[in-house]
Amino acid sequence: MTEGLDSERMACWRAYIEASQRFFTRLEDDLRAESELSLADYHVLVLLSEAPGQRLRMGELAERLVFSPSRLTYQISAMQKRGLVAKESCPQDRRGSEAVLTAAGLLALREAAPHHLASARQHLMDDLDDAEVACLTRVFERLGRRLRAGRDVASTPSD
Amino acid sequence: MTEGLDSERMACWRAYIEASQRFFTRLEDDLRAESELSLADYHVLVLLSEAPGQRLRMGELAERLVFSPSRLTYQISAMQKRGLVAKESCPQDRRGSEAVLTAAGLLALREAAPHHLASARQHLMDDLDDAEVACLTRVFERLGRRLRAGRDVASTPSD
DNA sequence: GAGAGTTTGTTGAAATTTGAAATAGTGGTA
DNA sequence: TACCACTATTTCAAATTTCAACAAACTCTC
Repeated sequence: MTEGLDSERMACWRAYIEASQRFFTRLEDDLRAESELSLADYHVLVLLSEAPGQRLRMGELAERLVFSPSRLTYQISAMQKRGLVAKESCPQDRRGSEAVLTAAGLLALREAAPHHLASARQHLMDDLDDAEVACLTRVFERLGRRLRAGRDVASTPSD
Repeated sequence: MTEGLDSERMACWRAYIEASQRFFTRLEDDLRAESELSLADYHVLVLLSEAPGQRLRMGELAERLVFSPSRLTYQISAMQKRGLVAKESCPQDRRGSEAVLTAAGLLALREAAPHHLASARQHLMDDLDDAEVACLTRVFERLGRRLRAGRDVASTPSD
């Protein structure tokens, strides 16, 4: 049952949705202005740079980026054309392939990162006090955990 | 100069980005499963339903949705084909046109809203305690204000 | 009231994203 | 081995989004 949200939660909800929308748009614009990378490119590079061997299976990468498989195929092949990543087929499982960070990709990431982080700080992070940081971390880690887990928890007839 | 973020803020930042990405994807999937609407359709309907005369200028609507003008043109013409909105040219300013909510659009919104809000509650809002609601509201209203204002505040050579 | 410069919104081509099928490989099981 | 049911990824067409012109209408100045 449970109609809508109470008015405080409704205001919260709307502020979150709208500001986040604006924020992601702004981050993308800032990043493109300072580098040749889109936000998607950047995220791919970050994930690869942190992965062991600087490589990740396509499926794993798609899952972490919250990309559909076909979107990732396209994304990676575009980055491959620009020399930012390479693609190798996986020896253990020959169905699979992995994206591998190239030297040029790592360089591009290193050049873009300071600008991107500055943008993150300027618009949001520098304004947060410690309590707010703690609160956001708690809320969004909980949300992320829940969503990663509940692959299909849409129709839980739990009452 | 100010290098990256301190490690707590970095964790916060990543949790926010990733969880929000997952969350918006999930909201979209949920909404599509329960209705014939995309999240974009839904937001258009909400904004129109709250506007005086249930109508808005294209530019105003695009600004609030954080859509590019051409994206909105496409979006509205698609909704128009489905009968959810109508388009009229603006009498005061004949360059302009306004999107108007139709009866069918209002009905679609009323049918979809409970499902959508339930989804918002289930994944996020019901988990928040009052302090968290207050914190998120404060943070995201501040962020939204700042971004709405700073149309161009990218290159402030403020040091 | 003509022209210069703006603002509004649309268009068309190119780029990206989705979603359904196709492809290829794995792991049992018989 | 041959078969079957999965799984991982790609491919292809259709839908969507961007980007760079464009047209139309407004504003201001003279």
